[in-house]
Amino acid sequence: MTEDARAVGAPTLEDVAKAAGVSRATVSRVINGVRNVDPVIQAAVRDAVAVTGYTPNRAARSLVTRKADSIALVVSGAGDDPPPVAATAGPAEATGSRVGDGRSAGFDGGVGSFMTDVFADPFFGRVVTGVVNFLRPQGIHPVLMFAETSRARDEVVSYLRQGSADGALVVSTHAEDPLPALITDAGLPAVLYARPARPVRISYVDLAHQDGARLAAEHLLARGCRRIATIAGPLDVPAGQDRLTGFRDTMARHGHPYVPVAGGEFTEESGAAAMELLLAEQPDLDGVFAANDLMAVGACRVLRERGRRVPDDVAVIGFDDSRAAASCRPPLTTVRQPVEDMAAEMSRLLLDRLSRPDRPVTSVIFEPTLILRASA
Amino acid sequence: MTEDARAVGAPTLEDVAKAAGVSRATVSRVINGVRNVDPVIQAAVRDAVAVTGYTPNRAARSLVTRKADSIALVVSGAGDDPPPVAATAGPAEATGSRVGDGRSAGFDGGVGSFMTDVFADPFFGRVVTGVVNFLRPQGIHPVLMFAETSRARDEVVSYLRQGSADGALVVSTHAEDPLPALITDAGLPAVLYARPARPVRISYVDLAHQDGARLAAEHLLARGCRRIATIAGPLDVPAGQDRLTGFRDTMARHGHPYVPVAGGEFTEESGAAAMELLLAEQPDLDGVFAANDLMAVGACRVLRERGRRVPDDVAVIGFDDSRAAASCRPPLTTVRQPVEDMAAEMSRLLLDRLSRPDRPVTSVIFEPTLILRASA
DNA sequence: ATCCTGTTGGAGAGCGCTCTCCCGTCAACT
DNA sequence: AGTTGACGGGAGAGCGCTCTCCAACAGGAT
Repeated sequence: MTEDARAVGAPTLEDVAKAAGVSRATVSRVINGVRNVDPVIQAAVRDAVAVTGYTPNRAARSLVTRKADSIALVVSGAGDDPPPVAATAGPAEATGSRVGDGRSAGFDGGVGSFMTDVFADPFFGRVVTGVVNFLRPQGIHPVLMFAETSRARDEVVSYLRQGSADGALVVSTHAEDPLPALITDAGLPAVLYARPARPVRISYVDLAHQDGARLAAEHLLARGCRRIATIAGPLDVPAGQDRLTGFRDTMARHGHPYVPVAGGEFTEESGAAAMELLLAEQPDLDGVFAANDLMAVGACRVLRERGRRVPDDVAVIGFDDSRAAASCRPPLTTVRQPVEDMAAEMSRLLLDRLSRPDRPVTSVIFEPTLILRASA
Repeated sequence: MTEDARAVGAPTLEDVAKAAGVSRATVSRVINGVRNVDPVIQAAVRDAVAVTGYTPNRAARSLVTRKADSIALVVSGAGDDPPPVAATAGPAEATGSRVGDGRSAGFDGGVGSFMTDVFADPFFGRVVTGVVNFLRPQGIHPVLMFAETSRARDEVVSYLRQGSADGALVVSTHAEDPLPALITDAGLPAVLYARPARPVRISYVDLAHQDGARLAAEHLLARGCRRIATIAGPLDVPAGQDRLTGFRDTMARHGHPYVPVAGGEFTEESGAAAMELLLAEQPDLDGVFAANDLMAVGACRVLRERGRRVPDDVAVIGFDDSRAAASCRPPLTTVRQPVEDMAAEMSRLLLDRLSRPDRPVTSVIFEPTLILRASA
């Protein structure tokens, strides 16, 4: 009776060992493919595994291997939340009194506009695709976390410190994101998408944004455009800054020291608004470089509404080569950012780091390419 | 030396106990808030925790509590992959010989078009938002999984069986998805978004799609539209079917036994194509109900291109109240599906089920509401 | 024959935690 | 005073796994 009661649960290594007539250690060896095991015994073990329907228990394995075989995919924002209640907390308080499993009640979570915004940008889906495609073959599935408030950031750190995940892939939506520093300060492994605004000793993957902008400028010039403007992204994020700088520099080098600029926020709406501004300033412009595809789409819409044909009257180049670029009309000529590849590389860097923690921190910069479609 | 070597790792309960001068059990009690503990000792323990920087080890806790404190968020597709090598495998083979941790090499993962498609639909981001907003306050973070091939489905089941997650939230993109049945067959807890095409004993949340369609029909009729057509979604998924049925029934009840129908695939492109078809069949139509917002947006575009004003010449109603509905021009009148709330409810159902597995399987049906904007 | 070396299986000690016992203490009853 | 029970703390037994030892035994070289 007592025996049977225990047998109710999932089969364990012990059960398999008994069924196969070998020791627990041997079964473990067969399953993990470590050391030589007699082929006959190996077959017996595999049979026993099949018969019992055994599945290794992840928690038990993690406990001894000290790895979770899991990584966190963190979408991080700047986060401006109310200051802590006790502004002048003592050192004991600051040392890290957050304990338990984070099941504390009363965490509201907000209206979720941060998450909604994140998913509205096609960029994030590409990152997930790249990460999952790389990680899945290794049997690893990302844990999705959002870190838009300081509380949420603490939870991310806490989650990693508990060993719930072995490391983090961090995608920041804002510059000045404090999360990367928090993570490295805690000595936890992580890789970022995009170079942090403030230098941190941490791996990242990034794109040579300036080169991409150069490609765009050269193409517009080669096409014969002479009255060229640009719609910039937010300048507090390196990508936005670099794309503008790269574009301006190239234009200057080709004898166009002045380029009209309107600022956008990487959204279609802001791109449309920026286009209106540019048209007002220079009604006869014949070329536009938008710092991302969404803004380019907005720009195209406004151009069409104002009676300009794209590309006949105005050539438009976007950036990213997102899905929108291919599906909008006319299809967008754009600078390709291989997000999926970059996300996969980010995962690779993290896994590398996990298997050899002594290795130096390395980053990888990808080169953009120009994708020619109809808009320019 | 040996002592120091052990002390290198993260502090354990034992360390905290030593620092506080109590037993391991007492520290555990304080941390988990179980049973009464003398306030003085409690304070001592909390101090010790702060001093040592203790964080509970998740794996160790999971091992004994037998729960992972984690749930899987699975995006599942129909999945048509090559049949298994041995079509007539023996029973031993079928019993479940998949073992190990899934780290088997050679899993290609495909081009990831499935994932790309998933994220292209704004629906998924809303689900994630709802799930995360509900789960995060409980200290739970979803593990993101895709199950578009039979191999991936096996991995999901295997993942749950290993105890890596306590249950699954399943969002199917196709009807006839075999995953729900696989999960329930394995006796694993799960909750679906949307009623499965084939009945399965499993909880789900869903929308009263027919009621939503009725709302749309009644509004178009009340508005004075008399030549009304509809763009249906895929009819193999219940949502698509129900929206069409509900619309037709209501129209019939109001004296419109025939309603022109064009089929779409819930994408903007397919909505546009369907609109072309409808215009060809009935050039003077004055009202259109599209089974989702994306198709409505495509329809609006075509109508505009064909010289019809929305809503003056043709009233258009969408479905879902996705972000696109509010941001397109004109803003779309639409039937709201409270995806975030539904996703949160789905999470609640799962957590309920986990805490009381004996409870009967329950589902929740949400009522849609009509959101009035400019398009109808 | 003896020794060495290489190979393969088993025994058993944990990993860090929870939780059931059990025991000592003290207040409130007979 | 004796008994009862509630309460709060400690001891220790695992949870299911990995991995280090160690033992057993094979096959050569001496």
